[in-house]
Amino acid sequence: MAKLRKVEDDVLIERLSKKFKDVGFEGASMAMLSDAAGLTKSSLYHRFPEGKEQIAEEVLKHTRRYLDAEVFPVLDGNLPPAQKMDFFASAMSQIYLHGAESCLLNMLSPPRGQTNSCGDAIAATFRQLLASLTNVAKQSGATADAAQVRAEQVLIELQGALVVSRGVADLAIFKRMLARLPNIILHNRDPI
Amino acid sequence: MAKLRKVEDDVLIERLSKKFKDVGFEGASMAMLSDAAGLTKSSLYHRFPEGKEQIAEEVLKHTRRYLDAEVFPVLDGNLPPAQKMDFFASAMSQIYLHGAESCLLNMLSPPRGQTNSCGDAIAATFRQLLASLTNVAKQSGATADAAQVRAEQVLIELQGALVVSRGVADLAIFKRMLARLPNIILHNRDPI
DNA sequence: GTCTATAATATGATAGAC
DNA sequence: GTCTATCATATTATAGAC
Repeated sequence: MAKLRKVEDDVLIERLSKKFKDVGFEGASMAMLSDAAGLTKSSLYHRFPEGKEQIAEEVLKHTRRYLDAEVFPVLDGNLPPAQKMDFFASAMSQIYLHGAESCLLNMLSPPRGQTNSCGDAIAATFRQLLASLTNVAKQSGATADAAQVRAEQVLIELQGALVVSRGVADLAIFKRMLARLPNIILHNRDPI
Repeated sequence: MAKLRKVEDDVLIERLSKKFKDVGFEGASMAMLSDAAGLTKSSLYHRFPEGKEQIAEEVLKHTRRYLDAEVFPVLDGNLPPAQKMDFFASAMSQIYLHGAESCLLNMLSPPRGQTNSCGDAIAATFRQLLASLTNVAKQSGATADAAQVRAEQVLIELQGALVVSRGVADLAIFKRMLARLPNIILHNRDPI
């Protein structure tokens, strides 16, 4: 039988995830991550022998599992588009704590020019989000090209709102973005 | 008379700025910044006695001076709104190298919960951008509330497009965002 | 599985020669 | 103003006791 775990896997991942969201990959040291986890550095290395990069990978996998289990099935399911997008906006508001928490996919992105295992997982998750949102837009009547642009705009506004609302320390900006989010997919008028 | 400078101030700031844009504040060590600058660490400390934070501040000031000299006068000037926004989109495309370079205001943002001298400069610059863009939207016929939302959306889409196009390594996403940018200010329809 | 102790390296920062 | 040399600290990582 396995030895007693002071901190359960899920709790551990949540705590590490929070730290990464706050300070980013480069900003998080093993000492900070240990503190956040409630374990010593050595214990952290025992759970993640390859260190910080492995922690980042596991944290990303955890996020991906959540999306695969709770979000993509709804977007890819049989609900009317409007209900799908209301659910999506609500889920994003929860995930990002109404704009108070940064996006892991952004905070763990490798520097420009570089590429690592996190970069691949991040790209794959962004692409799945784009694909599922594109399908909702098509379901909502958009042409293939328009659907892609609408999906891109949703992801862009989510990420951008997190950056801007952090930059000016104003969560209302994120809230106003969320309000227009469903309509981007459901009824995005083309430029004049 | 002053001693000979191996690297001119403007060139130095440009090089340091590039490094910060690539790897962020936490990701940039004094050693990396020295390498990028083409000077030793000691020389860098001579030019910036307070170290990395001072470098970040100076780099932000340099960006702000550019905006004050080249961008805000146009947005706040007497051109028709459409011309202002065409100029703005073009300027943003240049600044961000068509989506290949991250935003300094984002990459130098302090971690959530923290606040430093950079955070204040970043917030101030974001707010001035919002103010000037809001006025262009008003000039274009928007109500005060609508104008504010349009300005926010422009900043959000700029920042978000940089994040997403980096995440999926696709500059076309930034380009498509730029194409719809002017119209957000000029003719942003309200949600249904 | 967790911990203390420790080693090797990287980093921020300074002193002093040229 | 730039450089080499140096130092204190922080960081990554491992060894070994419990």
